[in-house]
Order: sequence, then structure tokens, then C-alpha cells
Amino acid sequence: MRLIWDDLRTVLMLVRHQTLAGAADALEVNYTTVARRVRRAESTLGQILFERLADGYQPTEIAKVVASHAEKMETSEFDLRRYLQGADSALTGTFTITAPQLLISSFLAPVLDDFDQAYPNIELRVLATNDILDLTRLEADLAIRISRNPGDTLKGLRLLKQETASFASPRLADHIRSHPTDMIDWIVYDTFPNVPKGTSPMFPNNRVRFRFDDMVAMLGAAQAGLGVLRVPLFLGRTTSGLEIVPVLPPQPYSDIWVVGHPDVWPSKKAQAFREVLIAHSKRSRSIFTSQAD
Amino acid sequence: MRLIWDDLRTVLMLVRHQTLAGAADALEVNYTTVARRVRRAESTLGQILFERLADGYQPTEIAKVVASHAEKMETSEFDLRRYLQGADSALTGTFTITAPQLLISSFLAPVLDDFDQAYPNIELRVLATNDILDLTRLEADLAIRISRNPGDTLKGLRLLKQETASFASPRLADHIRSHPTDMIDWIVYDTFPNVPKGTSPMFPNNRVRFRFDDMVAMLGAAQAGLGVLRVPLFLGRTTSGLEIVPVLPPQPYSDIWVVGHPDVWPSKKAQAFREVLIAHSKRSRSIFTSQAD
DNA sequence: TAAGTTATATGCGAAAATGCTTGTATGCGA
DNA sequence: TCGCATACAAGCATTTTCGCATATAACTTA
Repeated sequence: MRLIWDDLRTVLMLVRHQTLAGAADALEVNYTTVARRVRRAESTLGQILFERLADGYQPTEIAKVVASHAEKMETSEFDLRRYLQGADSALTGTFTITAPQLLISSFLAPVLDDFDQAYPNIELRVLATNDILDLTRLEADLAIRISRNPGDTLKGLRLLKQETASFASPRLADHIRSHPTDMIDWIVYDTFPNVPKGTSPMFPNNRVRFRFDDMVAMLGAAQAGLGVLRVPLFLGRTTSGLEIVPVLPPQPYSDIWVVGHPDVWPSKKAQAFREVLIAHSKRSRSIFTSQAD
Repeated sequence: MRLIWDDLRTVLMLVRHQTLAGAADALEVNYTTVARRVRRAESTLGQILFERLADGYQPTEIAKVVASHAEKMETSEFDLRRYLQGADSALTGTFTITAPQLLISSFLAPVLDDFDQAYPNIELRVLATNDILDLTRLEADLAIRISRNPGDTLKGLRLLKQETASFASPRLADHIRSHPTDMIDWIVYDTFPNVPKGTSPMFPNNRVRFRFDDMVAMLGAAQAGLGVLRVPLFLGRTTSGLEIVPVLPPQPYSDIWVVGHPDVWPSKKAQAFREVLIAHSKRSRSIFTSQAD
């Protein structure tokens, strides 16, 4: 019995995605190819691996066992690729980072510019997402994250401390300052559905007016004067049409970290990127806290 | 970077064998294919994996790392294949056993016959070798071994206790019995280069005359009357032209075991083979010891 | 020094794998 | 109930991979 390793990988992907098209996307092949590889695997194993149903391929118990072993193989592949990435001393090729969308324009854009100037032969790929990408699976080489915790197995470096404050449109800000005891409307994030704690006693009347699940939309609502917003200082300060209001005094917030997998961390490209990143962080420290205000 | 798993396996084989032809044999492909796959792997990794020398492909350090990861993948493959083998409840297909050559003709042949009669749809493959095959790598499904110890991770079942005794050609045996104090010539195995311990006091004069590294040759030499031989009872008894001589009284010897990997052990085919094996062992017990003499 | 052995390299035709296209079934929603 | 989207299946053409035959280089040995 001579198993084809790439057929095992194909079975793994089909078990994960349950449809030929899904597995084919993951493998970057035509879905017909997935179907044929699976048929071939079934015939060499002498076992039926999937039930062909109208809504996809349903894995049998045996297929799940096959997939679990293929998953171990995949882990070894990722281990290898991370090793190679870490050992790579070239300042050429591609380099992938990920960061929350809102950090890009206000903070990261100059870093990308500096890096591209300094290392024109490195093709920088930026994944702007709030999803926590899996650095173990090399979804990115480095991640910039807003979190006190760099993650379990990841190496991390704290770039910046930061604080939050309350922001509002200039009109609303004026009104609040001149009528501090009026009811103040808040725009809050879905996951923190109440008025932030720690509001100043000078502004005793607060209520939630809107809840959003998207920060960009919240900023838009605040720009339109719909309410007061609690955001990191850098974000409020770099968003036009917003100014700080003293309703909520500056409070410490999760720090900004650059994190990476220990295997990949020592690579020349990662080193280079961190240098540029740290230099820029030092320069822009004042945007993130009220200290230097 | 999209690595082809079977290319990694090819690199592993080439690191192991160091020549295209050797790796190609192991993979059962043409050696040209090995060369091409390795080139492809090198180009996708962007790394040179082997130095092409006159006497073969010399792996670089990176190739060794690649191979070590591919080896983990291979381990997972064997784990899977053993699992599938163990879960296989069919009494069809091939089944592989291994045993020392000398056990085959005298002891195992009837078992093979019985098994083939009882399970004509199973194609039995017999690897007659003194090498200890690696059951973890599925080089065989079951092994019949002469050893007190069934092995570290293997499951085992003791089939037979056995004893050794001294044998000689009829002519020599006659002479020894009639002239017990004459010098007795021994034919011994290279790894036990002295006269066996425990010779009877009735035959005080013993010396080594020949050392061999091959048991078949030793039996031939004994048949030709060149000396006395210590062999397991079953072997002396079933070899024509030899008879037992009382120089060395029967002594316990390593037992005969059937061993298998725990994963494969419960498979229907392995169960079936063990049943036939055990039945035959019980019937032929008397050949192996002096008890029933 | 010439023949033989053991390596790798390369060109060509056969075989295999792959992608594309068309056809069919099923479920969802206007 | 009629698209519409999503799934798989199957046939055909293309591309890729593979094996064979041949050539070349290094080393051994008579």
C-alpha cells in the first residue's frame, strides 16, 4: 500500500471544508482534482472516506482518522516552514504582517512607507483585519495587536502604552462644556454595552444612546454629533471632526504590541521590520498618551 | 509558498540514501523523477538542498532539517497505516509475516499450508530473514522470533518453550559414544566463540575446531562429520544426517514468540494467523523439548 | 590504459494528472 | 413556481509528470 501524501492532505482539506469547492480553494486546485484525489485515496485505502450527499461530502469515521493523521503531517509542514522562515537571512521576497484596520491609517502607514523605502526589495503584504490570525500557521509573520497579552506561545514586544478618552464632535463638545449637567448621550461598543466607568463627577448625567458592532461606524456617528465616544487617544486625535471632551478623564488602555512566533521572530526580515516599527513608535509616542499633552 | 508533500518525502529518501537510484528504489519511481522532484523542492524553498557530487547527492544542513520534518510526517503516515491495518476486518488482501529462515522449513511450513487452506483469499507473504524487521514501519504484520523478549513496544505471545542439545553426524556420534574421553571437536557460532557451557563430565575433552557466521553452513559442516554442534532441539531433529549426542545435556533456550505491533495485533487477519499458529504449536510441542522424549 | 561500474544529466514519447466545460440535482427566496 | 445559487458528475483537451534510452563523468580494476 503506497499512500500519496498529497492525497492525504486533500482528504484533510475535504474533511475540514466538507465540500469539494471549499477544499479546492484551500488547495488552490480545481475541485475536480479534489474529487479525483479523494477517489484515488479511497481506492488505495480500500475504504470509503466520504458519503456523497447533495450538500457536500460527509466524512466517514475512517476519513476523520485519516484527517487527524494528516493534520499531524500538516503540523510538521508548518514547523518546517516556520523554521525556514526564521533561518532566512535574505532581505528579499515577501513579508506579511497583520494589524487591526484602525491602526493602519493612523499609526502604521508611515511605518509601511519607511520600511518600503529602507528595503525596496521586500514585498510587504499587509493583512488589515481584527481577526487574530494564526501565526503558527504562518498566516502572517508578525502581528501588531492591541492587547496586554502577547499570546501563549508567541514572542512579543510592547511598542506603546496608550490611554482612552472621550471624544465628541466640536458642536456637541461645546454644548457639553457649557451645560455639564445636561444628559450626555453615549455611543458604545456592543461588547461593552454600558456607559464607561470613571466618568467625571462634573458630568453626572450619562446614558447609552446607540450601540454599534463596528468601530468605523461609531466614529462616523460621533462625527455626526450623535453622541460621546470612548476610544483610544490616538484614534480620537487622528479622526477629523472629533475633539476630546473631559467627560471621561484619560484612562490606561491595552498596550500596543508586536508579536510573532518564536521560530519566525529571529528572521532578518522580521528584525528589520521591528526596527522600523520601534523607531516610529518612539517618535509617535505622544499621540498615544496624555502625558505629553 | 506551497510545498508539495510528496516532494518532501522525496527529499527525505534522498537524504537517507544519498543517491538518486537509492531514493528512487525506495519510492518505487524512476531516479529521474527523484532528481526532478528535488529540483522542484529546491526551487520552491529557494534553497539548495543537495551538493551534486560524483558519488551522489550530499545533503546540506537545510536538507537535513527538511528531512527531519518529513520524517515526522512519515511517522504519522505509518501510524495511520497501522491503525487502518488494525481496524481492517477483511479476510482478504495480503498479510505479511517474517520469521528466521531456519524456522520456516522445520516448523512454519505446515502453518503456512494450514493458513492458506483455511483462508484462501488471503495472500500470505513470508519474509524469511534473520534481520529484525521493523513492525512499526509495517515491514511485516507479525513476526515469529526466537527471543525471551518480545520487544519494547510490541505485543507478544509465547508459542513454545524450547531447548538446545548437541548434535553430530551418526559416524561421529558413534565414535564419541564409544570413546567418550577423546577430544571432541566443536563447530560454534561466531557470536559465541567458545565451547558451550554445561558439557557433561563424561566428555571432559572439548575444543573449538570451526567458527562460522552462518547456521546453514554449520549444519552442513556437522552433517559432514566435522564436529559437534549445539542447536535447538527442533533444528537438530529435523535436519537429516544429524543425531543427538549426550555431550551437552538439553538446556533451556530462548523461547519462540509471535510478536506484533499493538496497532496491528487486533486485525482479523492477524487474529486468524495466530489461531492457526497456536494450534500448530500445540501439536508440535514435543519436537522442541526433551520432556516428551 | 582500456574496460567495467556507478554515478548524474538530458531529450523524447507515453502516461497521468489537471482544468475547463457542460449537465444535473437540490434548496432558497422573491 | 420560477429563477438563482450551490453542490456534484462526467467528458474532453491540455498540461504536466514520468519512464526509458542515451550520453557523460568519475573511479576502480585488470
